[in-house]
Amino acid sequence: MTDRPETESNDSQAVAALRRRSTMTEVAAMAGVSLKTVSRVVNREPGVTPELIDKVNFSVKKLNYRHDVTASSLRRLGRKTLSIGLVLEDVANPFSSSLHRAVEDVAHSRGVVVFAGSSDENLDRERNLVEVFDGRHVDGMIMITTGNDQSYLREADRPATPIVFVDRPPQHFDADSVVSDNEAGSQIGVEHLIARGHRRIGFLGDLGSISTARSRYNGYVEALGHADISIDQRLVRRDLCSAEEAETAVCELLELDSQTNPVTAIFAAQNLLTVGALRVLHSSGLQNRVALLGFDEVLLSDLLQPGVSVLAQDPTQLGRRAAELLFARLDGDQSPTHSIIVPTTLIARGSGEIPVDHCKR
Amino acid sequence: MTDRPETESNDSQAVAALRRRSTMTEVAAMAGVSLKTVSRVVNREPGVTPELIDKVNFSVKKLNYRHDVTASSLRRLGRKTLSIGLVLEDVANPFSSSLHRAVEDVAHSRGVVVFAGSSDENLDRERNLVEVFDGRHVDGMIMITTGNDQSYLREADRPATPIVFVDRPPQHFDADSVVSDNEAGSQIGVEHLIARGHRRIGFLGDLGSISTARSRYNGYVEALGHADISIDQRLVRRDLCSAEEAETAVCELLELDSQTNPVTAIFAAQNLLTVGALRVLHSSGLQNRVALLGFDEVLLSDLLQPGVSVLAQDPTQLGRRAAELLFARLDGDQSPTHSIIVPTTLIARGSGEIPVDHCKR
DNA sequence: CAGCACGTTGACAACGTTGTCAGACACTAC
DNA sequence: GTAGTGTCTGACAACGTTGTCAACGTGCTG
Repeated sequence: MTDRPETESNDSQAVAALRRRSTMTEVAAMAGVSLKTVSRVVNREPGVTPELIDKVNFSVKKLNYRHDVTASSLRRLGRKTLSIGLVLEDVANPFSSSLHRAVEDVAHSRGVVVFAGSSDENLDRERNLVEVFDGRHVDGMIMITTGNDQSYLREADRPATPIVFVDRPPQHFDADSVVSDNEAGSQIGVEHLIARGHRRIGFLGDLGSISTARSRYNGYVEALGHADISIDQRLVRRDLCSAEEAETAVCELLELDSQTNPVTAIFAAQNLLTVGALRVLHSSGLQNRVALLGFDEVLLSDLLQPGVSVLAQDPTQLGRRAAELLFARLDGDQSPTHSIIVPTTLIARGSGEIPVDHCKR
Repeated sequence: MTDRPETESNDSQAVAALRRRSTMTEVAAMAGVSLKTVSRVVNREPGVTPELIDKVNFSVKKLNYRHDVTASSLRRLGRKTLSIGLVLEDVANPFSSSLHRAVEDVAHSRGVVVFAGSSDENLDRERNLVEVFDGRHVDGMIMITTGNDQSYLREADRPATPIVFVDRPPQHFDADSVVSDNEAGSQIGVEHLIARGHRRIGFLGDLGSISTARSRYNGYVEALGHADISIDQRLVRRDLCSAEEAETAVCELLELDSQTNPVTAIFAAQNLLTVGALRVLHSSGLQNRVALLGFDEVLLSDLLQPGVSVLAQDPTQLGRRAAELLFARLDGDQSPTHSIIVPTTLIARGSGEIPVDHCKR
């Protein structure tokens, strides 16, 4: 980057390359004080004469001095780096990215930066991200964890970085968590369908290794149980990883006993699965003949005909609360582990309110 | 965090707190070699006896030594921190977050971590993010810039960190960029509408300060010009910042000369504006009476009735190319500035293909 | 067998900052 | 006038690592 070709602006980059950023030592020399005094002024430590503060600040401006957080955190007590790590399932997933934004906002207000990474529901990637973040001395981490055993976080080699779990609670590891009201939400959703007369309700679920997927299934089971509807395992499709897999599953569900005792409603326990179900229902013209209720919001779902009823989660709330918990720990809060549950909201838009007697096909 | 209450697992966190991470010095002591030799082994520098390498590696494992990237980069020549900064408009925006993911993938494959931040189209926030990233010695930055003057990046106090601009080219600042084919894409889109007989085509545009918004407007003007359609400024609604503002604008457009010479098509030059237009058209039942073409993809747009025709951008491609350019610079590429243009794709789904004679209302 | 080159190792300073502590100085109290 | 107290300042080591260079041992050449 040192000497690019000779256009005017490239030239200016070359100059920039030669330009070393100035250090406290240089500021000290210019202000005629010691290095330590500059440090004190820069860190706003008390007990420096106003006159010296002015001198130092003048030199700081003159030399365009920038504080070096990296070097500073090396010696600083407690090694605070003013950075946190965020392990998401996928930074591009709307749920994850809304949560990310909420975390960013809280962190930003405290001058803390956020490293974000995608685990892709892959435990190795998750562990790798944790290692990378540890290696950079993040002050804490917030994670949407994969798999069902977080005890590896307790390994001997890990620093004592606090971790807050969000969306999914940790297992075999004690730490703060902020999760949606998965089981109760699902139960309410399925009861909503039952109240419209549905008794043949298909279930679409994410990977069984994900605890939220299990909770949502439990809610489904619970609701059916309360209504004395026995569970037909043929209606239960779990371990679906993508919209495509959901499409196939829905096609199969719709075939099932279609003459005698067809499926009249579908509960999709994750947003991608809802999308898959929507595609099949719309392409086969059944969108007004089969009820559909989704867990988690789906973009534009209000514009579809019928609108898509969902149990909306609140990713912003989840992220904000998680970040607040983490910063409380960083500020020294030593109270017992918190488990915060954020309620879900049933949003009726039409698809979940189709009564069973509209379902003749 | 040092001594939490006395449940079993809290205890283990307490132990973790006492546990200092081991250093090279400790590894050296245990292996009976010098600090420098450990450094050589850890960094895979050549010229260490296999026997010593084994000894060191053994101690590294035994003590669970973790390399400290922060301290390492302090002394290391060139100060590489293996981190890059990413300035987005909003990490939660689908376009930004897809781009983010693509950058992450390239960075991850090189062992580099990504700081991401949201500027909210606010120049102060953007400058603040740049400052923060600079203060952490990121090796480089990728940014979706706000405003129309990036010359501040050339200021005397900035280090020579390479920057790659994505989505929007820089102004008054020479640097690599990767942008969509905004003007040509828009022109193709508007011509697509003209080919269906439309001559009264409304334009919805983002903030005029955003260069892509201007380019897309230019494409609109160009297409109308080629078809000898004069521009009616009443049909042009720019500086719209949200779906809500777009809704208002569309309502007004639909009122315009509605008896004599109504608007028959709308070109929405940004995804949120497309969403706003969709809401109005669907709620007023005009979705099959007014053609609509959007710039940038909108989720689930294929399921709507009619499907939403768009000029799709490729945020993954944009992010990937930008990251590759940045890493090439970091690897020492000193060739002149690159300006990469990524093509857009017209996806016809129905809304953009409504012919003008279906537009009686 | 001296002289040299080479390959390997370690002592030490350095990166930019903060923690510790002692010194300088002014002031008060006896 | 001396001791004691307090405030402000700076010298120095330290954080965990890498760059530099000198020292060492070995094997080869003349």
